Amino acid sequence: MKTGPSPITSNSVAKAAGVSQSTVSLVMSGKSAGRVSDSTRDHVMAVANKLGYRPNATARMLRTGVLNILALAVPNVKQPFFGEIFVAAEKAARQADYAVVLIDTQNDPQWVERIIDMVRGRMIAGSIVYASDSEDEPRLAEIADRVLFIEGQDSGTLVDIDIESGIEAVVEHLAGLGHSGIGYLSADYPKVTFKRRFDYFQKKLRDLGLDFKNEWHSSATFEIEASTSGAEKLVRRPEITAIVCDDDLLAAGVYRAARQADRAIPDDLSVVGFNDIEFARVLSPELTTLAIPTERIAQEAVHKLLEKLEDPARASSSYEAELTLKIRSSTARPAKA
Amino acid sequence: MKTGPSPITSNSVAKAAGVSQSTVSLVMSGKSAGRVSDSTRDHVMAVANKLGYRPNATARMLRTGVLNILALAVPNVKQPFFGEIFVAAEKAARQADYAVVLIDTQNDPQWVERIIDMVRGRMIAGSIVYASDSEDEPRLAEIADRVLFIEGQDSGTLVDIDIESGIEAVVEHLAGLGHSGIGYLSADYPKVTFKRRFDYFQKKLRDLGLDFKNEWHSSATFEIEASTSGAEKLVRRPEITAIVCDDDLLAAGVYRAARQADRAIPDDLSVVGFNDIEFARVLSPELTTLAIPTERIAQEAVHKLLEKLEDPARASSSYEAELTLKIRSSTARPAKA
DNA sequence: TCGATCAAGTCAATCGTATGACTAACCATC
DNA sequence: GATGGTTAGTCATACGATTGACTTGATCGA
Repeated sequence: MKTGPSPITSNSVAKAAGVSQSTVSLVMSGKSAGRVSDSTRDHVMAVANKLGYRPNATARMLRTGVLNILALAVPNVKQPFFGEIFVAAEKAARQADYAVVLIDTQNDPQWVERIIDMVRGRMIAGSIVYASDSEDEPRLAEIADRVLFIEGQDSGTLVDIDIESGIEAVVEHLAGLGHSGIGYLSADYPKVTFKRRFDYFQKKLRDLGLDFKNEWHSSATFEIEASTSGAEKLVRRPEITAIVCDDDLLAAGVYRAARQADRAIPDDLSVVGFNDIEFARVLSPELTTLAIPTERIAQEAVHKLLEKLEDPARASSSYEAELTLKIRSSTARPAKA
Repeated sequence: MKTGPSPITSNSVAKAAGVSQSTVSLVMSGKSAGRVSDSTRDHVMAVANKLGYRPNATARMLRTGVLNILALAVPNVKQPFFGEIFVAAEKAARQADYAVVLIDTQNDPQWVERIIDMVRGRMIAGSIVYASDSEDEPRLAEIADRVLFIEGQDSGTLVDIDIESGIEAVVEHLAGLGHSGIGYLSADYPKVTFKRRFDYFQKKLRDLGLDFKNEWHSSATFEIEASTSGAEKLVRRPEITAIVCDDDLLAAGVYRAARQADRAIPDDLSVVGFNDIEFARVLSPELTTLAIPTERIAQEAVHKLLEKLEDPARASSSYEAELTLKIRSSTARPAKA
């Protein structure tokens, strides 16, 4: 079928260098200390380089049991936020000499099965799962020691976000400005993380003695049309003077709906987003939003997953990220009626 | 070191099913026709499923020479456009039972070396490279028959975009509206594709007998601040009544700069983007832009790469995508001075 | 009833690397 | 000059699936 030009193996290198295959292997895997002299090592290296030799990753895996590939499952790659997560995770993985297979869970209904298959088939060493559905986690139980959840719900969540404090800061900010009618636009996905956000929001309102009505709550998916229409019912209510969104993209829908309803931001309506993607500063006025330390999260996730894979027993400590409220121009005192 | 709970191999399945290991392999790889009876096959399948057996991908690869993983290299994963490309490519790959390793070339200066290493180490079967720098392609020459370029420059570009017609449509649209001072905001990356865009733009202006001055050209990277300041020098010139951008994200910079300079879009200034990411309709007014058939491109790329890997000799026909001008609200007749 | 044919399986070599067990050479020590 | 220790390397097996060559038992035609 396919006859590659020249399969360069440790054997060909050995022959070319006049040593045994074992020696080549020893040198290439860096385990030459005490077994190969420096001069031989250098010589083998030189020959290997000249020939363009790369150890066959699968053959190595077959022997060692570990292929240096990780999976990263995120809800939606198209969202810049997850692009950022990927970039940071990939960088951390790369430094540990791992490659990353990205999986878009919204785009692939079978993603849980695929990850399980890949783990069982030893194609990936393990997987990071960002913001799983509540139903997904039990299904991943059978490979639990090879999975790390970010913002998950169970004990496998070694990397989490302090949503509560973040949401509190948002509500305090708005209440401090004098808002009392604060609406909420939820992301319409069955993710644990979104549920938590809204729960803490309500809790904080209660703590502050602020009212909240069911009609002040709406939800939408991230498509622009959907978020716009999801926002409409909130924007139409004059008693709502501020809206908190599960995501910056939803805030964009609020902006559109507000425009159509002739409510100016921030004079007639304050808006707060979530994630602080670059896009938040593209909106006009620039969006007040909760920033997540994306890079740190992704790094921690990779490191902790690799630790866990190394030694499933050692209970790794978990990391909880703090959110930062970025106050920009989309929030202001409510206009007095 | 790591002692997994139970390494389920074709051997364990064979033992449990009371057949030979070969038979299990035959059944699992679907090559059972004429060699295994239906009843045996079903039985083996059942046992395999009960045990949760997955063939070890690396062992298979070692024998067959092919690991079903592809790489996809794109300039910037954070850009939604490339997220879309990935999602579509991943889907096409998945249907052929391939996984996709994503590589962000801006984030990894060594990406060419990494791809070469992965190919030589047989970790990936091949790679799709979107919008490479002119310098990158020669370096990839040594694995040319395992690489497929999208919007590249050399003969490995089996998937391309008809930039010329697209840009022509843009210029015709603006000229038709009565614009004669048309500025251009380039993406500040040494990609072949961006160079082409600007070249065709100038060519079309000449064809139509329209003037173009060097001062009407500016460039910027995609960060919002950068694109804003890149746009400023164009926006400040009153003789410019329309601006064409290399990317929708750059258009966002133009919007911001225009706001600061008090030029209303589209009344004082028309703006055209490129790519038609969802975000184009979030901008206010909605952005007129050139749409790329993202999904089709990604599909074609995957299919053609797999074909090429299957048989490097067979010269596959190439596919050239057509752009569609989406006329929205950011373009209008210029205000008469 | 004998060989030929065929279906249904099994055998065993192989892919390329890693690594524990082994060896050979050299040196120092008593 | 035998013993022990160190250094530098080689040998040979194992990892798990694939696959061409082979075996076995049954069926069939003449």
